[in-house]
Amino acid sequence: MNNNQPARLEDIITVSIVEDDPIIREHLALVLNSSDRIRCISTYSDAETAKDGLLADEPDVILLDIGLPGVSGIELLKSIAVVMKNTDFIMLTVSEDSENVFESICQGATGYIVKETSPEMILRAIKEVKNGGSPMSSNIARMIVSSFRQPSKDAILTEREQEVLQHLCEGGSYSTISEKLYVSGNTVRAHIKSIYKKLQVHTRAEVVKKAIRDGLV
Amino acid sequence: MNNNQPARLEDIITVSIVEDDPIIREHLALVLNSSDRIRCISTYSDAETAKDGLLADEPDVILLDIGLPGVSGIELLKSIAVVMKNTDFIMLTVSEDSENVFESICQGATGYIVKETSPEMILRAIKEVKNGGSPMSSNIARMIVSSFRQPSKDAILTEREQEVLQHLCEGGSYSTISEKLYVSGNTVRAHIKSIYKKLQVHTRAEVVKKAIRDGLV
DNA sequence: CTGAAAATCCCCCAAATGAGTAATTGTACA
DNA sequence: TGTACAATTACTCATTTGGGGGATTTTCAG
Repeated sequence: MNNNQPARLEDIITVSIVEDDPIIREHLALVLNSSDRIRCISTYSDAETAKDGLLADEPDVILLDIGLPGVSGIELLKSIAVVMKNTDFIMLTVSEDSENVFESICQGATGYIVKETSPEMILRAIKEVKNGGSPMSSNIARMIVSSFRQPSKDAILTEREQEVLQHLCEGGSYSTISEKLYVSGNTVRAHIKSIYKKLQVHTRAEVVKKAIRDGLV
Repeated sequence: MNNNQPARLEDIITVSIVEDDPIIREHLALVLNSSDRIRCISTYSDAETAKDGLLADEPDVILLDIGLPGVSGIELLKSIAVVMKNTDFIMLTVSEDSENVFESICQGATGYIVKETSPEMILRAIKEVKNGGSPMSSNIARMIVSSFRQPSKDAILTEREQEVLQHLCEGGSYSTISEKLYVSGNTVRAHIKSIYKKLQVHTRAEVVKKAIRDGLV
């Protein structure tokens, strides 16, 4: 502590860290405790032991490494986020990989910061999270924003296929889609077959899932 | 200009402003031009006249007020965002109203800042946008993040139904699901029928879409 | 103990689906 | 000019799906 005037108890934000790299873990803990508003109450090096600990600790915020060996951070998040209603999760990551960003957010992460983030920013992120914000880099925000829009992805689908895919995700059948696009049902079938082939799926359910997850729609 | 060393032409970010309040509009223009990396090339006070002008100006970035009288900023955005592929849109707003945030983002806005934002932050936002980021306050980011895991309101699926839903979203068929859950295919069918009824859907595609969008999985 | 809800199972049947194969047209590109 | 591919249409055929019933156990709160 580098401060002689500790904050009031109710103002202190308790934080737990789950990070396998001991160097980073200890460094983070030091950074956190350098602020009198924040207190690192526990650290874990793997998801298995972290799970029970975190449920008992009930920290205000959990800094959770995505790339944990064994059970990943996202899986841990998935298993405890639903029950820990009063805890905010900030994911730690090395890269701004879109795959993980969406997965985490869908599972309940609130913030998303890269490990190289400066100490000041990390402290800020924690405060922001408790203040109702979602700290994240401008680039990550853009990924999310982009997902709200249509195309973008490396979908090698043709325009027509895109249209069909759209309707597919709306739950349209061969016949309804063919009516909307003014083509025969057989044509729609052909397009769907092509889409399945390109996206490597075999059913409606799979195609919808993939389309949504990959931001194709 | 308060700088004697202008940046190289290709580095300059051209910006247009659409804002009805003359005070704010002129102030923004001044702020923008205080940076040698940014140049405000045009300003508009209403959506109608702005539309044609912006298409001709082809600015790199457009600062667009949401609350324009008459045709709103969002409507203007809607009508020109699709054609102006090389332009980024930053919405200006007084309040962080969630309604508008989503509407704007869905229509193609990249950034979102409140009008009280400091001059430095506005300049930064513009640079970030051209740098592939999505500048926005932490609070706005949270709104967006939250939308990914919607309040799964009335979806009161039983545990078993949840499991079935999970497999449904993985593209499982009656038979494969029944194998995984060690029950008969008929049971799976019964559960699925129940799920469809509760979620008000009738096909695999719809159920997957709803499950993912509502964060049920 | 009792009743409601959940979970399990079964049957029938029409419609939809996925996969395979094939043909025609038009356009872009080398 | 010929190849490549998108878009269109068509045809089979085995399976899956969705909707309609109804029945039996298990579970759990009151």
